[in-house]
Amino acid sequence: MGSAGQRGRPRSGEADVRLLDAALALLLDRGYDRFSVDEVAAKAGVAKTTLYRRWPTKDHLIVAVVARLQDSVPVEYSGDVRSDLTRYLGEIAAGLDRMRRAGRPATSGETSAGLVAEVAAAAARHADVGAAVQAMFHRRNALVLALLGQARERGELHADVEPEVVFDQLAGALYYRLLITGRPLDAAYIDRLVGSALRGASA
Amino acid sequence: MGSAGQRGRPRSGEADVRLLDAALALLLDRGYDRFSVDEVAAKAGVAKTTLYRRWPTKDHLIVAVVARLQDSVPVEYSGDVRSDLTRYLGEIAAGLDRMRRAGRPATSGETSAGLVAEVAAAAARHADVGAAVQAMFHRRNALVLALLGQARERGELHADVEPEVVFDQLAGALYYRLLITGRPLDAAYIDRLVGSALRGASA
DNA sequence: CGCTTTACGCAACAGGAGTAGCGAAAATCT
DNA sequence: AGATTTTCGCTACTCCTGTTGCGTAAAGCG
Repeated sequence: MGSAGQRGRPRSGEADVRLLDAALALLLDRGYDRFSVDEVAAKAGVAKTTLYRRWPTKDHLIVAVVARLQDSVPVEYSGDVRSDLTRYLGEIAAGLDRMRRAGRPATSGETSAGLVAEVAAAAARHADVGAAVQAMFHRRNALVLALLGQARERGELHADVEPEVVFDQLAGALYYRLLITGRPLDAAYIDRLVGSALRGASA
Repeated sequence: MGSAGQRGRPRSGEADVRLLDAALALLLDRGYDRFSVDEVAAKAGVAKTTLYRRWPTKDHLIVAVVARLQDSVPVEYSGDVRSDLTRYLGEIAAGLDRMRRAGRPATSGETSAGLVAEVAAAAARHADVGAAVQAMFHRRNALVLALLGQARERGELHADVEPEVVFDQLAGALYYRLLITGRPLDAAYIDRLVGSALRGASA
């Protein structure tokens, strides 16, 4: 009766959720580095080989967990580009802070950005993970790109503005600041950033 | 006769260079993933413990190698902000491409950005590496920040331009594009990026 | 019902990161 | 010279990632 089923024994859907749940839980209180694949399998009550059949690498597993966290990010339009951008970048920054706290167990509020950097590294290491990460960011950012395009057609932005480039500037500045310079990503900075991108530097 | 020497047997300076040289060589033709600390020590003809006394982690070693590559990047002023920025960002992009080729051995011209992502991840994993990476980027970018400040004082840029924010936008866009979206970092993109940052998005 | 295919659990393994313990070497201090 | 301190080389070890092989379970196919 199987509609278009494959041949052999089907994958245990329960194993999938138990593994992802266990992985998320361990990630949250161990942090990335003390996160062990063996332990995930043990905590999920599943053989390690079963885990590796689904995610061939620790990197793949981590990205899958993060991707599940990233789903469902609502964006609302208010009509004013500046306030829309400010709010959206604020949400990104808050999400980064959530991941920051996930990346480092508890005490070391220091360096920041653990998970974001690990995801970027995983994307660089495996082509398929890279594609998944690209898709994840693409989904997440599509609405903002559309927002920029609409504002341009409304005449609120220059006619020759390229939404993609403007968005690279904004998001890039956030990640650069988070990963490289390590300076704070607070509301004041986001205001300055949006202001700078909208106004332009030239006199 | 030792002027202000420490107490015991001094570190072998020769070991330092032989290790760094071996590490660089292996990094260049193995790529980051197939890069093994054991192998570095073997190729340098040095005990593994001697290596770990200098760099307590593979991450530390990698960053030390990359930092040595990054030294001595000359920047020239022409007086015109646009062309100066374009040239400097072009140099960054070229450097990234060098690291890209270093990160991946040869055939897989695909995903890109290996080393950059690894360095960012290493910075996030260890506080001391993070400080070193920050310092490395700070040194590297100081001249450009000064350039922006001078252009502002010349009146070529808005009086309330914040060089730090503008630079975040420019550099951040490059790294974001390299690490996340994976789209090409060619001269045409750099022109569009500089143009967008200088002009501003608002109509 | 038997055959085939795929997933599962288990156990053993290869390889790399990082650590620990030991004797010997190279420096300084008294 | 002798004592002290630190490095060096070596070996052995632990922990983790990822793989392999095998017997068994769960599905579809004839």
